[in-house]
Amino acid sequence: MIRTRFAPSPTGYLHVGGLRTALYSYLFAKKNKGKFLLRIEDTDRERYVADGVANILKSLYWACVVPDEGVILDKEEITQKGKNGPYVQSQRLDIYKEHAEKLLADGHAYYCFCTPERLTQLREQQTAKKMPTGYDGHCLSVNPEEAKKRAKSGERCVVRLKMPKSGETVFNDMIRGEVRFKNELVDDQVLMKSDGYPTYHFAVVVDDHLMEITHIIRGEEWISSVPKHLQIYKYFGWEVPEMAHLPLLLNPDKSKLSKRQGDVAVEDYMKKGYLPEALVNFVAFLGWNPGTEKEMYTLDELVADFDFSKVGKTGAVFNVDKLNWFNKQYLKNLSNKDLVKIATPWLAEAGIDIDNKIIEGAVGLERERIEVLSELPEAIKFVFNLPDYNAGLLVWKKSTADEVKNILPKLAEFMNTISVRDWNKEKLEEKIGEWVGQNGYSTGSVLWPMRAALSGQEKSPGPFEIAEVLGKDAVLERINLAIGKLSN
RNA sequence: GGCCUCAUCGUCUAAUGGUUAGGACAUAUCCCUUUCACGGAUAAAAUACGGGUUCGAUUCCCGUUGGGGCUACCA
Repeated sequence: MIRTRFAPSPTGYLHVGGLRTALYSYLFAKKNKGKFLLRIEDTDRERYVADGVANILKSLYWACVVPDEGVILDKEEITQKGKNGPYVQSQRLDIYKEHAEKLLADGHAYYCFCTPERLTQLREQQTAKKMPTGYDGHCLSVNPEEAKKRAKSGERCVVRLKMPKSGETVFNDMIRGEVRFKNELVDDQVLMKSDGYPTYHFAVVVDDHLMEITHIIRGEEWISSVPKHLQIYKYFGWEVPEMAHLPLLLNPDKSKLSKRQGDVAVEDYMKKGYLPEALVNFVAFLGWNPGTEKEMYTLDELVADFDFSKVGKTGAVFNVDKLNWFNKQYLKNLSNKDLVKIATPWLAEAGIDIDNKIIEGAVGLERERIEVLSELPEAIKFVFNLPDYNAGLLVWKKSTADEVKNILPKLAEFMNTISVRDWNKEKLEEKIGEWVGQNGYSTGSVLWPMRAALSGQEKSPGPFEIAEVLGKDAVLERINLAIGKLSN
């Protein structure tokens, strides 16, 4: 049974790159009828953010990358326990300690009493000499029994991995193929910090093994620490999971996607009014594609078609234009009712009454004109409050003020004869079209002022659509207002 | 600096020895049209460079260049 996991560190928010990693892990597990688990890697107490976990979970739920049953999550609480849970590293300290002691007893790890100052100095010296940096094995010479005593007595120390100084570590990455490292260049990694917490490198191995993870899917930034991890697996005699290191997401200038150059947090996109389906679809295609020309994908369709053999090796620029396009596609497919529902937070915040009887019609007018939901309130404002405008707006570029003055009152008169029963955009278009023809007017000379009078804007939806949404009374009122403006 | 890694239009990518190198986003033009948006059409736009291997290289090998990652008691 395939088991994958997503293991975020609660340092504040879910990065879009993290979303993609979680998504691929989820897709792969789902596709193979396996399990997708979540683990919280909160071993860095200095960077710990109080509601970091809740934030990340919120983003994951929003994106619908929901965990399977048997996972540690229940709503936004970490309550359930999976195999060898809980999957929160700060709650597993005894487990790491126990495993570190085993390594120590077997001579595969050693206590290190070096001060941070000494380590910094060492690194500086190595850098100055243009030597590879790394621990010099200074504490390797301390007698293990004595070291144990010193550690027990409370002397400040860490536990280091005893890395072989010869040979090679070779492994097969699902995306990159064979990768090999010379052992001599691999550092004696700190396994247990002096505060009693494990480092990432130690915890990840212990936990992945205990959680029976079969496939490790994570970002490329981890690939160079794989040899350390493999050595730990070897010392414990554990089976090594398959690994897939995903290419990074990049800024437009090809550097690693950073906050400096745009939004990187999933919640940023949430707040701007991107639909989760759009973000997921877009992010899934950053580094993967089905090999066909289909590019609109639901989560279920992604599950069906996802395959690591089609995941690329190159970093992908996070291209917001393309994301906007995806968002528009999904926006277009929403019913007016659903659009009101999901846009409610933005509408309410802008003071728009979502219970207004024409709200659905109003959002329908702008649905194909906006890219993100946060643009919606501004876009539909004219429906509820006619903006102030100059009479000049009513004159079509190919027409004249006199012509408008002549036509508009007649149009109002004619529209007044149209019954409320026929007040829909199709009938209005038909009837007004006939009227325009009969009177020998040009279409633009009638429709432009009509639209301008109804919207008060240079750019807007078409006049018949607006008229339908507004209703007969409001339409006549707005046209009469325009006539008033012209006579001044 | 060392180690690892990557390289097709501006961007996301398809094509794993034989294609006029395909699609999408973005851009431009045109059509539709009262404006905007939608929709439709068209255009411009790529195999980083240099060597091999081969009848033939985007594709395989080597090198160069360039990018990225790692090089913490952070993940």
